Amino acid sequence: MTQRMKNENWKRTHYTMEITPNMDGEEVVLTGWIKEIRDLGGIKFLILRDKEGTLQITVPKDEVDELTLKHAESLQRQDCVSIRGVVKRMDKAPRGVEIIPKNIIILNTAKQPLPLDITGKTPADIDVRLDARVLDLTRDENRAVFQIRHVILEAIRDFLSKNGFIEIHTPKIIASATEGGANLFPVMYFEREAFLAQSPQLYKEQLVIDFEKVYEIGPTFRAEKSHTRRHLTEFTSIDIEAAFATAEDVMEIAERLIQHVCKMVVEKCCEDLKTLKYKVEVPEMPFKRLTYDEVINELKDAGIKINWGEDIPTIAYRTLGRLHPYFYFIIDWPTSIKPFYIKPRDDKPELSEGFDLMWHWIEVASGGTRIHDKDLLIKRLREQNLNPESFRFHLQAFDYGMPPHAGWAIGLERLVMMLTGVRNIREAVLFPRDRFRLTP
RNA sequence: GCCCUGGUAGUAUAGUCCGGCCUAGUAUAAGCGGCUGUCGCCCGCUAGACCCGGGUUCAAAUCCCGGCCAGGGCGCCA
Repeated sequence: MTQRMKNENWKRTHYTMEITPNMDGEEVVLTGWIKEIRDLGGIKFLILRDKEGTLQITVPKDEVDELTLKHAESLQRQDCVSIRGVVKRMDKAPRGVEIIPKNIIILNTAKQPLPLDITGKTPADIDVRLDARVLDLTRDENRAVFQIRHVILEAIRDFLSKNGFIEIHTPKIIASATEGGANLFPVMYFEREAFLAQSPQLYKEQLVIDFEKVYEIGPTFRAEKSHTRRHLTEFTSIDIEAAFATAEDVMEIAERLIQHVCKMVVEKCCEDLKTLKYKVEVPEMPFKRLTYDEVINELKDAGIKINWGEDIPTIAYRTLGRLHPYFYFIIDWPTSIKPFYIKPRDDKPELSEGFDLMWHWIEVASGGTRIHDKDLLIKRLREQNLNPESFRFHLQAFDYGMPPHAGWAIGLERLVMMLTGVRNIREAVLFPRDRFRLTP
Protein backbone atom coordinates (compact mmCIF):
# COMPACT_ATOMS: atom_id res chain seq x y z
CA MET A 1 0.00 0.00 0.00
CA THR A 2 1.42 3.38 -0.93
CA GLN A 3 1.52 6.25 1.51
CA ARG A 4 -1.12 8.05 -0.53
CA MET A 5 -3.55 5.17 -0.26
CA LYS A 6 -2.93 4.87 3.47
CA ASN A 7 -3.86 8.50 3.92
CA GLU A 8 -7.09 7.98 2.08
CA ASN A 9 -8.39 5.04 4.08
CA TRP A 10 -11.33 7.21 5.06
CA LYS A 11 -12.72 7.17 1.50
CA ARG A 12 -16.29 6.02 1.28
CA THR A 13 -17.46 2.93 -0.55
CA HIS A 14 -21.21 3.59 -0.24
CA TYR A 15 -23.73 6.29 0.53
CA THR A 16 -26.01 5.62 3.49
CA MET A 17 -29.05 5.00 1.34
CA GLU A 18 -27.19 2.36 -0.71
CA ILE A 19 -26.90 0.11 2.34
CA THR A 20 -29.62 -2.54 2.32
CA PRO A 21 -30.38 -5.53 4.58
CA ASN A 22 -29.27 -8.02 1.93
CA MET A 23 -25.71 -6.63 2.18
CA ASP A 24 -25.49 -8.41 5.55
CA GLY A 25 -21.88 -9.25 6.38
CA GLU A 26 -20.31 -6.89 3.82
CA GLU A 27 -17.62 -4.49 4.92
CA VAL A 28 -18.23 -0.87 3.91
CA VAL A 29 -16.84 2.60 4.53
CA LEU A 30 -19.27 5.45 5.07
CA THR A 31 -18.53 9.13 5.50
CA GLY A 32 -20.70 11.92 6.83
CA TRP A 33 -21.76 13.71 9.96
CA ILE A 34 -23.10 12.56 13.31
CA LYS A 35 -26.73 13.63 13.43
CA GLU A 36 -27.93 11.98 16.64
CA ILE A 37 -26.43 10.04 19.52
CA ARG A 38 -28.39 7.73 21.80
CA ASP A 39 -26.29 6.06 24.45
CA LEU A 40 -28.04 3.29 26.38
CA GLY A 41 -25.05 2.24 28.47
CA GLY A 42 -23.88 -1.04 27.05
CA ILE A 43 -24.97 -0.08 23.55
CA LYS A 44 -24.75 3.18 21.67
CA PHE A 45 -26.61 4.26 18.57
CA LEU A 46 -25.20 6.87 16.22
CA ILE A 47 -27.17 8.28 13.31
CA LEU A 48 -24.85 9.09 10.45
CA ARG A 49 -25.98 11.63 7.83
CA ASP A 50 -24.63 12.08 4.34
CA LYS A 51 -26.11 13.86 1.33
CA GLU A 52 -28.35 10.93 0.52
CA GLY A 53 -29.86 10.22 3.92
CA THR A 54 -29.09 8.58 7.23
CA LEU A 55 -28.01 5.22 8.59
CA GLN A 56 -27.74 3.80 12.10
CA ILE A 57 -24.30 2.92 13.41
CA THR A 58 -24.67 0.58 16.38
CA VAL A 59 -21.85 0.27 18.89
CA PRO A 60 -22.24 -2.75 21.22
CA LYS A 61 -19.62 -1.75 23.75
CA ASP A 62 -18.30 -5.20 24.59
CA GLU A 63 -18.06 -6.22 20.93
CA VAL A 64 -15.94 -3.45 19.42
CA ASP A 65 -12.22 -2.93 19.97
CA GLU A 66 -10.93 -0.47 22.51
CA LEU A 67 -9.86 2.26 20.08
CA THR A 68 -13.14 2.17 18.15
CA LEU A 69 -15.04 2.40 21.42
CA LYS A 70 -12.89 5.32 22.54
CA HIS A 71 -13.61 7.17 19.31
CA ALA A 72 -17.31 6.32 19.47
CA GLU A 73 -17.51 7.62 23.04
CA SER A 74 -15.94 10.93 22.10
CA LEU A 75 -18.30 11.67 19.21
CA GLN A 76 -20.62 14.63 19.34
CA ARG A 77 -23.35 16.01 17.12
CA GLN A 78 -22.13 17.27 13.76
CA ASP A 79 -18.67 15.71 14.02
CA CYS A 80 -17.40 14.69 10.57
CA VAL A 81 -16.41 11.03 10.43
CA SER A 82 -15.45 8.09 8.30
CA ILE A 83 -16.70 4.76 9.58
CA ARG A 84 -15.50 1.39 8.37
CA GLY A 85 -17.77 -1.37 9.53
CA VAL A 86 -19.81 -4.43 8.77
CA VAL A 87 -23.36 -4.30 7.49
CA LYS A 88 -25.80 -6.11 9.77
CA ARG A 89 -29.38 -7.00 8.96
CA MET A 90 -31.45 -5.97 11.97
CA ASP A 91 -35.22 -5.74 12.08
CA LYS A 92 -35.13 -3.40 15.09
CA ALA A 93 -32.97 -0.86 13.23
CA PRO A 94 -34.38 1.91 11.01
CA ARG A 95 -34.68 0.53 7.44
CA GLY A 96 -33.87 -2.92 8.82
CA VAL A 97 -30.12 -2.46 8.62
CA GLU A 98 -27.27 -1.06 10.68
CA ILE A 99 -23.48 -0.88 10.71
CA ILE A 100 -21.25 -2.38 13.39
CA PRO A 101 -18.09 -0.24 13.29
CA LYS A 102 -14.59 -1.67 13.08
CA ASN A 103 -12.84 1.65 12.76
CA ILE A 104 -13.95 5.23 13.29
CA ILE A 105 -11.87 8.09 11.91
CA ILE A 106 -12.82 11.50 13.26
CA LEU A 107 -12.14 13.81 10.32
CA ASN A 108 -13.25 16.91 12.18
CA THR A 109 -15.13 17.84 15.32
CA ALA A 110 -17.92 20.36 15.91
CA LYS A 111 -17.74 23.02 18.57
CA GLN A 112 -20.35 22.53 21.29
CA PRO A 113 -22.89 23.73 22.14
CA LEU A 114 -24.09 24.33 18.61
CA PRO A 115 -25.66 27.76 17.95
CA LEU A 116 -28.98 26.12 17.14
CA ASP A 117 -30.69 22.82 17.72
CA ILE A 118 -30.08 20.71 14.60
CA THR A 119 -32.66 18.14 15.64
CA GLY A 120 -35.39 20.74 15.33
CA LYS A 121 -36.83 19.98 18.76
CA THR A 122 -36.32 23.63 19.67
CA PRO A 123 -36.77 25.52 16.40
CA ALA A 124 -34.68 28.67 16.13
CA ASP A 125 -35.82 32.04 14.79
CA ILE A 126 -35.06 32.85 11.16
CA ASP A 127 -32.44 35.41 12.18
CA VAL A 128 -30.51 32.93 14.33
CA ARG A 129 -30.85 30.31 11.61
CA LEU A 130 -29.51 32.55 8.89
CA ASP A 131 -26.56 33.57 11.04
CA ALA A 132 -25.64 29.89 11.25
CA ARG A 133 -27.00 28.99 7.83
CA VAL A 134 -24.60 26.13 7.05
CA LEU A 135 -25.60 24.39 10.25
CA ASP A 136 -29.25 25.25 9.66
CA LEU A 137 -29.10 23.51 6.29
CA THR A 138 -28.10 20.22 7.90
CA ARG A 139 -31.81 19.89 8.68
CA ASP A 140 -33.70 17.85 6.10
CA GLU A 141 -36.61 20.26 5.77
CA ASN A 142 -34.26 23.11 4.99
CA ARG A 143 -32.23 21.17 2.45
CA ALA A 144 -35.43 19.88 0.84
CA VAL A 145 -36.25 23.43 -0.29
CA PHE A 146 -33.02 23.52 -2.27
CA GLN A 147 -33.45 20.05 -3.69
CA ILE A 148 -36.76 21.29 -5.06
CA ARG A 149 -35.20 24.55 -6.22
CA HIS A 150 -32.68 22.48 -8.14
CA VAL A 151 -35.41 20.46 -9.84
CA ILE A 152 -37.30 23.65 -10.68
CA LEU A 153 -34.23 25.09 -12.41
CA GLU A 154 -33.57 21.83 -14.19
CA ALA A 155 -37.17 21.74 -15.42
CA ILE A 156 -37.06 25.36 -16.59
CA ARG A 157 -33.85 24.89 -18.54
CA ASP A 158 -35.15 21.67 -20.02
CA PHE A 159 -38.44 23.25 -21.07
CA LEU A 160 -37.04 26.45 -22.52
CA SER A 161 -34.24 24.67 -24.32
CA LYS A 162 -36.70 22.23 -25.90
CA ASN A 163 -38.83 25.20 -26.97
CA GLY A 164 -35.97 26.78 -28.90
CA PHE A 165 -34.68 29.26 -26.34
CA ILE A 166 -30.97 29.83 -25.89
CA GLU A 167 -29.53 30.64 -22.47
CA ILE A 168 -27.77 33.99 -22.32
CA HIS A 169 -25.93 35.95 -19.68
CA THR A 170 -26.08 39.72 -19.68
CA PRO A 171 -23.96 42.16 -17.65
CA LYS A 172 -24.70 42.66 -14.00
CA ILE A 173 -22.57 45.79 -13.79
CA ILE A 174 -24.21 48.49 -15.82
CA ALA A 175 -23.68 52.15 -16.59
CA SER A 176 -27.20 53.47 -16.05
CA ALA A 177 -30.65 52.55 -14.92
CA THR A 178 -32.40 50.01 -17.14
CA GLU A 179 -35.92 51.09 -16.37
CA GLY A 180 -35.39 54.40 -14.71
CA GLY A 181 -36.20 54.72 -11.08
CA ALA A 182 -33.72 55.27 -8.29
CA ASN A 183 -33.76 51.77 -6.84
CA LEU A 184 -30.32 50.64 -8.00
CA PHE A 185 -27.23 49.86 -5.99
CA PRO A 186 -24.36 52.12 -7.01
CA VAL A 187 -20.92 50.53 -7.20
CA MET A 188 -17.52 52.02 -7.86
CA TYR A 189 -16.24 50.93 -11.24
CA PHE A 190 -12.66 52.13 -11.02
CA GLU A 191 -12.96 55.91 -11.30
CA ARG A 192 -16.57 55.85 -12.48
CA GLU A 193 -19.89 55.19 -10.84
CA ALA A 194 -21.77 52.13 -12.07
CA PHE A 195 -24.79 50.14 -10.88
CA LEU A 196 -25.84 46.57 -10.22
CA ALA A 197 -28.38 45.46 -12.82
CA GLN A 198 -32.01 45.54 -11.70
CA SER A 199 -33.11 43.48 -14.72
CA PRO A 200 -31.72 42.04 -17.96
CA GLN A 201 -34.67 43.69 -19.73
CA LEU A 202 -32.91 45.90 -22.25
CA TYR A 203 -30.19 43.40 -23.17
CA LYS A 204 -32.58 40.53 -23.70
CA GLU A 205 -34.75 42.67 -25.93
CA GLN A 206 -31.78 43.67 -28.07
CA LEU A 207 -30.64 40.06 -28.41
CA VAL A 208 -33.86 38.87 -30.06
CA ILE A 209 -32.44 40.45 -33.22
CA ASP A 210 -29.71 37.83 -33.19
CA PHE A 211 -31.12 34.79 -31.41
CA GLU A 212 -34.91 35.35 -31.64
CA LYS A 213 -35.63 33.35 -28.48
CA VAL A 214 -33.48 33.96 -25.42
CA TYR A 215 -33.65 33.27 -21.72
CA GLU A 216 -31.57 34.18 -18.74
CA ILE A 217 -31.56 32.86 -15.21
CA GLY A 218 -29.49 35.20 -13.14
CA PRO A 219 -29.18 37.55 -10.21
CA THR A 220 -30.91 40.90 -10.13
CA PHE A 221 -30.49 43.63 -7.58
CA ARG A 222 -33.08 46.04 -6.23
CA ALA A 223 -32.23 48.74 -3.71
CA GLU A 224 -35.80 48.76 -2.43
CA LYS A 225 -36.35 49.25 1.26
CA SER A 226 -39.03 46.61 1.34
CA HIS A 227 -39.27 44.64 4.53
CA THR A 228 -41.65 41.80 3.86
CA ARG A 229 -41.63 38.03 3.59
CA ARG A 230 -41.65 38.21 -0.19
CA HIS A 231 -38.88 40.70 -0.99
CA LEU A 232 -35.13 40.39 -1.35
CA THR A 233 -32.54 42.91 -2.50
CA GLU A 234 -30.80 40.19 -4.50
CA PHE A 235 -32.98 37.62 -6.20
CA THR A 236 -32.90 35.30 -9.17
CA SER A 237 -34.87 36.37 -12.19
CA ILE A 238 -35.96 33.98 -14.91
CA ASP A 239 -36.28 36.11 -18.02
CA ILE A 240 -37.41 35.18 -21.49
CA GLU A 241 -37.76 37.25 -24.63
CA ALA A 242 -39.04 36.04 -28.02
CA ALA A 243 -39.05 37.66 -31.43
CA PHE A 244 -42.22 37.62 -33.53
CA ALA A 245 -44.30 36.95 -30.44
CA THR A 246 -47.11 38.76 -28.63
CA ALA A 247 -48.13 38.87 -25.00
CA GLU A 248 -50.58 36.03 -25.57
CA ASP A 249 -47.82 33.87 -27.09
CA VAL A 250 -45.52 34.32 -24.13
CA MET A 251 -48.37 33.89 -21.65
CA GLU A 252 -48.91 30.48 -23.14
CA ILE A 253 -45.23 29.70 -22.72
CA ALA A 254 -45.46 30.84 -19.10
CA GLU A 255 -48.43 28.62 -18.27
CA ARG A 256 -46.98 25.63 -20.06
CA LEU A 257 -43.68 26.20 -18.25
CA ILE A 258 -45.38 26.47 -14.85
CA GLN A 259 -47.33 23.30 -15.54
CA HIS A 260 -44.17 21.48 -16.62
CA VAL A 261 -42.27 22.65 -13.54
CA CYS A 262 -45.11 21.54 -11.23
CA LYS A 263 -45.20 18.15 -12.94
CA MET A 264 -41.46 17.65 -12.57
CA VAL A 265 -41.52 18.65 -8.91
CA VAL A 266 -44.42 16.32 -8.17
CA GLU A 267 -42.64 13.55 -10.04
CA LYS A 268 -39.10 13.98 -8.76
CA CYS A 269 -39.46 15.56 -5.33
CA CYS A 270 -41.93 13.23 -3.66
CA GLU A 271 -39.67 12.67 -0.64
CA ASP A 272 -38.74 16.32 -0.29
CA LEU A 273 -42.39 17.39 -0.43
CA LYS A 274 -43.18 14.79 2.21
CA THR A 275 -40.37 16.17 4.37
CA LEU A 276 -41.87 19.64 3.95
CA LYS A 277 -45.41 18.33 4.55
CA TYR A 278 -46.50 20.17 1.41
CA LYS A 279 -48.61 19.17 -1.57
CA VAL A 280 -48.13 20.58 -5.05
CA GLU A 281 -51.03 20.57 -7.47
CA VAL A 282 -50.36 20.60 -11.18
CA PRO A 283 -52.48 23.50 -12.48
CA GLU A 284 -55.04 23.11 -15.25
CA MET A 285 -54.50 25.04 -18.47
CA PRO A 286 -55.26 27.61 -19.63
CA PHE A 287 -54.94 29.88 -16.61
CA LYS A 288 -57.72 32.38 -16.05
CA ARG A 289 -57.26 35.73 -17.77
CA LEU A 290 -58.80 38.63 -15.87
CA THR A 291 -58.73 42.09 -17.33
CA TYR A 292 -57.71 45.02 -15.18
CA ASP A 293 -61.28 46.36 -15.54
CA GLU A 294 -62.74 43.05 -14.32
CA VAL A 295 -60.36 43.08 -11.40
CA ILE A 296 -61.29 46.59 -10.24
CA ASN A 297 -64.98 45.73 -10.59
CA GLU A 298 -64.58 42.56 -8.55
CA LEU A 299 -62.70 44.54 -5.93
CA LYS A 300 -65.41 47.19 -5.91
CA ASP A 301 -67.96 44.47 -5.14
CA ALA A 302 -65.67 43.29 -2.37
CA GLY A 303 -65.61 46.80 -0.92
CA ILE A 304 -62.24 48.00 -2.19
CA LYS A 305 -62.42 51.07 -4.38
CA ILE A 306 -59.70 51.57 -6.95
CA ASN A 307 -59.85 54.46 -9.38
CA TRP A 308 -59.22 53.49 -12.97
CA GLY A 309 -55.54 53.96 -13.74
CA GLU A 310 -54.33 53.30 -10.21
CA ASP A 311 -52.11 50.39 -9.35
CA ILE A 312 -53.58 47.58 -7.25
CA PRO A 313 -52.47 47.74 -3.60
CA THR A 314 -51.42 44.67 -1.62
CA ILE A 315 -54.59 44.58 0.45
CA ALA A 316 -56.59 44.31 -2.78
CA TYR A 317 -54.36 41.53 -4.07
CA ARG A 318 -55.00 39.59 -0.88
CA THR A 319 -58.74 39.84 -1.52
CA LEU A 320 -58.25 38.92 -5.16
CA GLY A 321 -56.22 35.89 -4.12
CA ARG A 322 -59.18 34.64 -2.10
CA LEU A 323 -61.49 35.08 -5.10
CA HIS A 324 -59.08 33.38 -7.50
CA PRO A 325 -57.07 30.70 -5.77
CA TYR A 326 -54.00 29.41 -7.62
CA PHE A 327 -52.75 30.78 -10.93
CA TYR A 328 -54.32 33.57 -13.01
CA PHE A 329 -53.25 36.35 -15.32
CA ILE A 330 -54.21 39.99 -15.08
CA ILE A 331 -54.22 41.57 -18.54
CA ASP A 332 -55.17 44.85 -20.21
CA TRP A 333 -53.40 47.06 -17.68
CA PRO A 334 -53.53 50.81 -18.12
CA THR A 335 -50.50 51.87 -20.15
CA SER A 336 -49.72 54.61 -17.66
CA ILE A 337 -48.77 52.20 -14.84
CA LYS A 338 -46.67 49.85 -16.95
CA PRO A 339 -42.97 50.33 -17.79
CA PHE A 340 -42.06 52.40 -20.85
CA TYR A 341 -41.19 49.38 -23.01
CA ILE A 342 -44.63 47.75 -22.73
CA LYS A 343 -46.65 48.16 -25.93
CA PRO A 344 -49.92 50.11 -25.80
CA ARG A 345 -52.81 48.39 -27.54
CA ASP A 346 -53.27 49.55 -31.14
CA ASP A 347 -57.06 49.86 -30.76
CA LYS A 348 -57.04 51.43 -27.27
CA PRO A 349 -53.67 53.05 -26.50
CA GLU A 350 -54.73 53.77 -22.91
CA LEU A 351 -54.60 50.00 -22.37
CA SER A 352 -51.39 48.04 -22.67
CA GLU A 353 -50.41 44.57 -23.76
CA GLY A 354 -48.73 44.01 -20.42
CA PHE A 355 -49.72 41.22 -18.07
CA ASP A 356 -49.00 39.91 -14.59
CA LEU A 357 -49.07 36.28 -13.58
CA MET A 358 -50.50 35.83 -10.10
CA TRP A 359 -50.38 32.95 -7.64
CA HIS A 360 -53.05 33.57 -5.03
CA TRP A 361 -52.18 37.15 -4.02
CA ILE A 362 -48.51 37.11 -4.95
CA GLU A 363 -47.17 38.42 -8.23
CA VAL A 364 -45.03 35.72 -9.76
CA ALA A 365 -44.27 37.10 -13.18
CA SER A 366 -44.85 40.12 -15.29
CA GLY A 367 -44.40 40.66 -18.97
CA GLY A 368 -46.01 41.75 -22.17
CA THR A 369 -45.63 42.68 -25.77
CA ARG A 370 -42.80 45.19 -26.14
CA ILE A 371 -42.67 48.30 -28.24
CA HIS A 372 -40.51 47.64 -31.31
CA ASP A 373 -40.99 51.03 -32.95
CA LYS A 374 -38.21 53.40 -31.99
CA ASP A 375 -40.21 56.63 -32.21
CA LEU A 376 -42.96 55.26 -30.02
CA LEU A 377 -40.39 54.01 -27.53
CA ILE A 378 -38.82 57.46 -27.31
CA LYS A 379 -42.25 59.00 -26.85
CA ARG A 380 -42.99 56.59 -24.00
CA LEU A 381 -39.62 57.28 -22.36
CA ARG A 382 -40.42 60.99 -22.37
CA GLU A 383 -43.91 60.37 -20.98
CA GLN A 384 -42.33 58.56 -18.04
CA ASN A 385 -39.86 61.41 -17.50
CA LEU A 386 -36.89 59.36 -18.64
CA ASN A 387 -34.14 60.82 -20.77
CA PRO A 388 -33.83 59.01 -24.14
CA GLU A 389 -30.17 60.01 -24.23
CA SER A 390 -29.47 57.67 -21.27
CA PHE A 391 -30.89 54.85 -23.39
CA ARG A 392 -28.76 55.59 -26.45
CA PHE A 393 -27.21 52.13 -26.70
CA HIS A 394 -30.54 50.43 -26.21
CA LEU A 395 -32.31 52.62 -28.75
CA GLN A 396 -29.55 51.95 -31.27
CA ALA A 397 -30.74 48.33 -31.57
CA PHE A 398 -34.07 49.62 -32.80
CA ASP A 399 -32.30 50.98 -35.89
CA TYR A 400 -31.29 47.49 -36.99
CA GLY A 401 -34.50 45.64 -37.71
CA MET A 402 -35.97 45.16 -34.23
CA PRO A 403 -38.72 42.57 -34.69
CA PRO A 404 -42.04 42.61 -32.84
CA HIS A 405 -41.30 40.78 -29.59
CA ALA A 406 -42.61 39.87 -26.17
CA GLY A 407 -41.32 38.37 -22.97
CA TRP A 408 -41.66 38.05 -19.23
CA ALA A 409 -39.75 37.64 -16.01
CA ILE A 410 -40.50 35.20 -13.20
CA GLY A 411 -39.07 35.58 -9.72
CA LEU A 412 -37.43 32.23 -9.04
CA GLU A 413 -37.64 32.52 -5.27
CA ARG A 414 -41.38 33.20 -5.41
CA LEU A 415 -41.77 30.13 -7.57
CA VAL A 416 -39.79 28.17 -4.98
CA MET A 417 -42.15 29.48 -2.27
CA MET A 418 -45.09 28.18 -4.23
CA LEU A 419 -43.63 24.75 -4.75
CA THR A 420 -42.24 24.22 -1.26
CA GLY A 421 -44.76 26.02 0.91
CA VAL A 422 -42.14 28.12 2.67
CA ARG A 423 -43.77 31.31 3.88
CA ASN A 424 -40.67 33.48 3.96
CA ILE A 425 -38.74 34.13 0.76
CA ARG A 426 -35.49 34.05 2.73
CA GLU A 427 -36.05 30.33 3.21
CA ALA A 428 -35.79 29.98 -0.58
CA VAL A 429 -32.26 31.42 -0.77
CA LEU A 430 -29.14 29.89 0.72
CA PHE A 431 -27.64 33.17 1.85
CA PRO A 432 -30.36 35.80 1.48
CA ARG A 433 -29.79 39.50 1.11
CA ASP A 434 -32.46 41.84 2.33
CA ARG A 435 -32.73 45.43 3.52
CA PHE A 436 -30.76 44.65 6.68
CA ARG A 437 -28.87 41.45 6.02
CA LEU A 438 -25.51 41.51 4.26
CA THR A 439 -23.90 38.52 6.03
CA PRO A 440 -23.10 35.68 5.98
C1' G B 1 -39.65 56.78 3.12
C1' C B 2 -43.78 55.50 6.63
C1' C B 3 -46.27 52.32 10.45
C1' C B 4 -46.58 48.25 14.15
C1' U B 5 -44.33 44.61 17.42
C1' G B 6 -40.44 42.56 20.10
C1' G B 7 -35.21 41.87 22.67
C1' U B 8 -34.90 36.89 29.39
C1' A B 9 -29.06 31.03 29.44
C1' G B 10 -26.26 28.02 23.10
C1' U B 11 -31.63 27.65 21.33
C1' A B 12 -36.87 28.35 22.28
C1' U B 13 -40.00 30.19 25.84
C1' A B 14 -42.80 31.64 31.10
C1' G B 15 -42.83 36.03 33.87
C1' U B 16 -43.79 42.37 31.74
C1' C B 17 -50.48 44.48 31.07
C1' C B 18 -51.33 45.72 37.05
C1' G B 19 -43.21 47.20 39.98
C1' G B 20 -42.37 43.72 45.71
C1' C B 21 -44.36 36.69 46.19
C1' C B 22 -38.11 36.34 40.71
C1' U B 23 -33.04 33.74 45.31
C1' A B 24 -36.02 34.59 37.38
C1' G B 25 -39.75 28.93 36.07
C1' U B 26 -39.81 25.29 31.88
C1' A B 27 -38.09 22.56 27.53
C1' U B 28 -34.09 21.49 24.64
C1' A B 29 -28.82 21.79 23.73
C1' A B 30 -24.01 21.50 26.72
C1' G B 31 -20.76 19.07 30.88
C1' C B 32 -20.48 14.82 34.43
C1' G B 33 -22.57 10.07 36.01
C1' G B 34 -25.94 5.71 35.24
C1' C B 35 -28.53 2.36 31.91
C1' U B 36 -27.55 -3.52 25.98
C1' G B 37 -32.16 -2.22 21.17
C1' U B 38 -32.72 3.18 20.98
C1' C B 39 -35.38 5.67 16.91
C1' G B 40 -38.06 13.36 19.95
C1' C B 41 -34.66 6.95 24.40
C1' C B 42 -34.78 7.32 29.69
C1' C B 43 -32.97 8.75 34.84
C1' G B 44 -29.86 11.79 38.27
C1' C B 45 -26.54 15.84 39.02
C1' U B 46 -23.81 20.49 37.31
C1' A B 47 -23.27 24.99 34.89
C1' G B 48 -25.79 28.78 32.15
C1' A B 49 -29.87 34.59 31.01
C1' C B 50 -33.27 39.73 32.18
C1' C B 51 -29.75 43.99 24.82
C1' C B 52 -26.96 48.85 26.13
C1' G B 53 -27.28 53.73 28.54
C1' G B 54 -30.09 57.11 31.39
C1' G B 55 -34.49 58.20 34.41
C1' U B 56 -38.79 57.38 37.99
C1' U B 57 -39.19 54.67 42.76
C1' C B 58 -38.06 52.59 49.34
C1' A B 59 -38.00 48.81 45.37
C1' A B 60 -37.35 47.76 38.07
C1' A B 61 -36.82 41.76 33.88
C1' U B 62 -41.51 44.57 34.67
C1' C B 63 -42.85 51.75 34.14
C1' C B 64 -40.60 56.19 31.13
C1' C B 65 -36.77 58.26 27.58
C1' G B 66 -32.71 57.47 24.16
C1' G B 67 -29.69 54.03 21.45
C1' C B 68 -28.63 49.46 19.13
C1' C B 69 -30.54 44.92 17.17
C1' A B 70 -34.46 41.86 15.30
C1' G B 71 -39.31 40.48 13.24
C1' G B 72 -43.65 41.97 10.49
C1' G B 73 -46.62 45.32 7.48
C1' C B 74 -47.38 49.55 3.88
C1' G B 75 -45.59 51.88 -0.45
C1' C B 76 -42.65 49.80 -4.65
C1' C B 77 -41.94 45.45 -6.95
C1' A B 78 -40.55 39.60 -8.90
